[in-house]
Amino acid sequence: VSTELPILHLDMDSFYVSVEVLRDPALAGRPVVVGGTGRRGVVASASYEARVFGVRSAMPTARARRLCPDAVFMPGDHAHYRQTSAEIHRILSEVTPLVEPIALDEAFLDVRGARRLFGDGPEIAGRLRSRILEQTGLHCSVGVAANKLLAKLGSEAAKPRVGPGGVEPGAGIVVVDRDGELDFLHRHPVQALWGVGPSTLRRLERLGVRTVGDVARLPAGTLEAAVGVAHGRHLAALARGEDDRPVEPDRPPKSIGHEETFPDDVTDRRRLEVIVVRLADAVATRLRAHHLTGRTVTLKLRYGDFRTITRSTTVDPPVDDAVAVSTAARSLLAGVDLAGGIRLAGVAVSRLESNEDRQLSLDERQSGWTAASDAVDAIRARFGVDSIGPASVRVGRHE
DNA sequence: TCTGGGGTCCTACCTCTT
DNA sequence: TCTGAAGAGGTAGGACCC
Repeated sequence: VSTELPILHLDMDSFYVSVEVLRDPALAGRPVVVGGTGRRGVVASASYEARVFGVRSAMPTARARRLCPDAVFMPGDHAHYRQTSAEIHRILSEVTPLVEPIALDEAFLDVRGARRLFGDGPEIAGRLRSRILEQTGLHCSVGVAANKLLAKLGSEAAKPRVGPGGVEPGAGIVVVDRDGELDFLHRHPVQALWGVGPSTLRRLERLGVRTVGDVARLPAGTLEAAVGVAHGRHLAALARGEDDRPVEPDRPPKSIGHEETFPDDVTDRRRLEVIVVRLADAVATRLRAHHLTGRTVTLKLRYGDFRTITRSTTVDPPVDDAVAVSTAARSLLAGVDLAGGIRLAGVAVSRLESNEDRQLSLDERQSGWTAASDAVDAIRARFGVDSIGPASVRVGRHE
């Protein structure tokens, strides 16, 4: 094994489903699907037994049901997955503080400083896999490489696969050696590159580009004309195996939001207002939990035909209480046409800043909402999130 | 046969200020 | 006072990620 492979990408295998199987061992070996179980839900995680039938994550649940009617469909329990994820994070932190969580089931590690204690990248990968299995009963795949891109592709390559004969176990760990980097990278389809989604893929396909190797051979001008200068340069670098993004632990959030898709399109303005107040309350609660305030409030609406609009406004002083967030969101709502029906509504707050060291302005001290919000948080901490809420939402419940 | 919910980042365009 | 350039900040939308 050559030197300088300090980046690990660790990815739990069908995380949500595997956690459910741990809770109910009778599910083991069966097709299991975790995701939205309503009419408009999508698959969040599918067991390999379900993937044999063609079920994939992000697929509408309705389609998954047709593909695999005998699967067990579950709504999922995010609070519990978060707990398990925290446990895994603790295990990772024993090796290095340089852990960057990407999602509940995924993280990058920079083990440069841990090698004296724990060995080289591949050794640490093996150690982490067995520690996680021992302590949580869960399997994961790990990629070890010189940078994030290659480590990520490594963990992907290490995963179990669905073949013609059923589920084939994966290698568990794939080490991308410096000598074999470009060989390994260039074999991948372009979609494997960070930043190539459906739209960029279409443009690249028009140029006859199918693999990462094809991107690497493309003249810079051609690529930049097709996808834009900044994006083109970025893709070209990635296709050469160059990725200098550092592993960043503790990245502060840039926005906090809540959104909800309705079982049926909503056309009634009054009903939508009630929903927006409820979303705003949820966002404000999380802002306070993180000791954050925000300067921009954004309302997001998706029409029945999937057209999506956003409307945002700047608020001063920065806000973290339900009244202020919902007042801003409702005034944005007042300015939009609801004809055509709304299938999704969302409220988000961005341009966040910590409120711990902020001086309260005179306005805020006089408003009294700070004290009210504190009281709401205290009541919820004792009696549960549903114990108290905005009056319009609670009235709405009994309609 | 339809398309979740949590986000980040980038770009285009507009308005305001200098 | 008019006009234009340049930069900053705000807003909207799109693409992408898991």
